[in-house]
Amino acid sequence: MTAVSTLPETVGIPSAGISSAEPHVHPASRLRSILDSVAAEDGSLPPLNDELVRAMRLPDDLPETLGISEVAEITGITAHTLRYYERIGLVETDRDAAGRRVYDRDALGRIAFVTWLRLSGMPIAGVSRYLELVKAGPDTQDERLALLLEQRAAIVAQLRDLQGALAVVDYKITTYGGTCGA
Amino acid sequence: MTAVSTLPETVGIPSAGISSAEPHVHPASRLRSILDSVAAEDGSLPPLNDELVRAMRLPDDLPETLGISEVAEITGITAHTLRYYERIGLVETDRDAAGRRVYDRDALGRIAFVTWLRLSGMPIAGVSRYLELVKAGPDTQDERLALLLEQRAAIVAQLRDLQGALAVVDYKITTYGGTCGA
DNA sequence: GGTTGGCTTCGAGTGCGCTCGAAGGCCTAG
DNA sequence: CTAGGCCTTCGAGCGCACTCGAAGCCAACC
Repeated sequence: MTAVSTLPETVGIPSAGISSAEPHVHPASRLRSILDSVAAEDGSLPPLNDELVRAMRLPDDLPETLGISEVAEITGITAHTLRYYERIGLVETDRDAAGRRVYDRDALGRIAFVTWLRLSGMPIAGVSRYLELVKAGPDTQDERLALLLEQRAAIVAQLRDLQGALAVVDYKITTYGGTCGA
Repeated sequence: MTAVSTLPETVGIPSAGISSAEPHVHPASRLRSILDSVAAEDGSLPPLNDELVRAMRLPDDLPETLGISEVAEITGITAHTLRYYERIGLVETDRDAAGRRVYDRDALGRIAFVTWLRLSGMPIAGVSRYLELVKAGPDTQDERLALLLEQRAAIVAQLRDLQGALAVVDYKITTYGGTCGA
């Protein structure tokens, strides 16, 4: 019955190739490869259980805190974008004595969560709204849950659309293969 | 060995809710419901076969030709956007004596194909490129195939990302459900 | 002590994909 | 004959999510 508020938001780092324009290549990321290895277990990332959540945490041999450029390299999100996210209130960071951003594991986890939401197609405004509800305390849980369910529906719709598109593209590919040999 | 060029590009009309910001609702579309019924057969739109392609063609009781506003209603794409697509060379249309756009089934099919590609995340420039290659003739097939394969990889990557996001969101949802009963 | 390099803020710019509005043409109903 | 409505073109505007650059601070190394 305690405030569930923040929960283990250290969930994992997605591919960060948010714009689907590029062929999803980006500076090789350590966390990404961790995620890959988890996904490879059965190929399709089943509903996240605690074990997977734990598996996706940062490895122990990473430094306790990271600078912005390290986070950028790890996550594939540019430093510019990380600062932008902070400016608009999407993430918060501690600062060192010199005023520089300092990221610990929890911060990295929050960035990961935000990135997953963004990757799922949730607009920044939606992510902001969710995070504000979390900050506002436990009596916003209903609304948070509603938001999550809505986003879940959006994800499912996108999956359906993508599967349709995949079918169309595959149809074209196999047709080309059948007629001109590829 | 004839020019494969255009092929049966009458493949179906997707949801047209391209921007994933909205919860994928749009004016109820007749073609969409056809697609839905096809998809419902086994839930996941398997690789398109000829039967499905035929099933997704326009029903026989639609008028032989359509005006732009009818196409807009059917596809869920606004007339403005249809004109925009034409302006940038993405689709071509016939005109009637008064200069108005006239769409037949093939035109609708081409719009559908374009929409599927757009839905798959291919930028407009990529769709343009593909269509130009098709127009350029059969000796561009290698490049077309390469484009399709590249897009296929992008789709698969997106599917992976979406599944990851779905897992994260589901994890959150079930966690909320477990602690505050939803 | 200087210089290098990475960090800071802030505001402005970019690219994409629409989205809209103005100004006018054509057809049909009253 | 006129009004309404749908169509046309064209150019401009918008919203989103970055993306960049300028100007300056601070720490560390030579």
